[in-house]
Amino acid sequence: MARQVTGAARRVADAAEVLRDEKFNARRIELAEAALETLGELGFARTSLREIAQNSAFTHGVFHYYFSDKLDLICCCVRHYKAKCVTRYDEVVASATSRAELTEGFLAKLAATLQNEARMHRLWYDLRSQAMFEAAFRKDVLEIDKSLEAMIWRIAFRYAELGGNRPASSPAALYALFDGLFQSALLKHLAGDKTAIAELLDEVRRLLPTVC
Amino acid sequence: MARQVTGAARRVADAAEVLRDEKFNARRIELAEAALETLGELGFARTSLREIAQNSAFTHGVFHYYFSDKLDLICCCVRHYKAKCVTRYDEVVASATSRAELTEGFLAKLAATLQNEARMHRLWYDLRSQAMFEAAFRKDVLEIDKSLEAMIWRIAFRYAELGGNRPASSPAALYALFDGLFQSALLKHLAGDKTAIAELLDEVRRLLPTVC
DNA sequence: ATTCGTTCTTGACAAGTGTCAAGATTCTGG
DNA sequence: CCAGAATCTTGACACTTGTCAAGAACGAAT
Repeated sequence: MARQVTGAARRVADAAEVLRDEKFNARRIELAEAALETLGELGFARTSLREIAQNSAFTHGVFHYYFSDKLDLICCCVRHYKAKCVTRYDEVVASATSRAELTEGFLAKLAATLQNEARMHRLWYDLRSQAMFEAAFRKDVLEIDKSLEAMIWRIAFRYAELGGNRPASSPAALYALFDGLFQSALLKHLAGDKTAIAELLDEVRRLLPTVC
Repeated sequence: MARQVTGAARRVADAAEVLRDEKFNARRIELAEAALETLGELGFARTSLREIAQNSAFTHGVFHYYFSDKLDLICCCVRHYKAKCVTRYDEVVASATSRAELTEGFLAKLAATLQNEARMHRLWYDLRSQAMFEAAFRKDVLEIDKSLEAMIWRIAFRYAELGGNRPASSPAALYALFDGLFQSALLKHLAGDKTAIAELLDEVRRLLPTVC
């Protein structure tokens, strides 16, 4: 009986701890989301914890309470953001019933992303570059890169499938291609090039049938 | 006659000024070269003028004397470095007399670059990302990107030519593809992945005949 | 050799940085 | 309602940052 009681007590305690952890984690994500605003605006190099705090509803101490240090915060930010990213095209892939439909859905989302989420994406490229210097970023960045590659692969595979064949290139090459094009278009777009988005769409439209 | 004298004096003065300018510029490049050491080691975000000075034979004041500010210095650095970069494959392109020869020459240089100049290239990717935030970098970065695209195009065009046809993709797409692959391989290489270089070479070897 | 302009050194300044700790506040279980 | 834990605020710390100015060292032309 004593065992049962302790068992039950343990279970209650565990449940409480899990709840606390969940709450803790939810708060971390709230903070990360606030931090992303400033990071997307200024970039990694120019963003300080105080700046993040001032542009948010939180004080700078809270960030130190929830994150062991600056790198911890930023890792959490990028992980959280890209978790949403990698599902961006899933609905299009799932619902498309023809190559044309998939193409148009993909291109539309691509254009919208470039238009509306330029700041978040430049942050991603920033952090991926930082990972080349800062070992603490590498694990997360490599993981995210992999899942982005998989995302592109799902699109390409479905596109090929809808034409009754298989993609002509490897997942790595396809990701490199689209990522490179996107990165270049993003830079041009941010530099004020009004034709950057349209040119990207043209290029992708031309490319899809030849690589998939 | 008075006109001739002033004309001659003007010419002498001009020559002196040109000489001073050349000397001034040579010094700037010396300093930029020293700065590149530290920048390649630490990245843009973590590099300060003092750190640069300490890792070099110069004092931090000299940098302020030759550069109007930090951005000016770093612009000069990246411009100087990439000026050398864009000619890297020219000799291979000029001397190759067959597709196999061009392929092997290209791959060898690619591997050597990744192996020996990883630090400089991660700096390039870092600064290209910074350009998405910092307008002052954009002009130089876009220009360099263009010349790198042209460099890749020269290789691809020659490769196609040696097979008696034309590249199958646009310059932009080819650059995006190779740049994306290189960037990914660089990150993996820096993360300690011993197979990253070999995998890049395999991928490129496979790709060349299909895209050119 | 003296003078003058160029080049460089040194030290200082104000602003901003990450980090932390002491205490205020809020929440929660008993 | 209350004690103790969790959460948050505030202010301080040691340090680094870019910038600059005063003057030293140097070189070349007179």
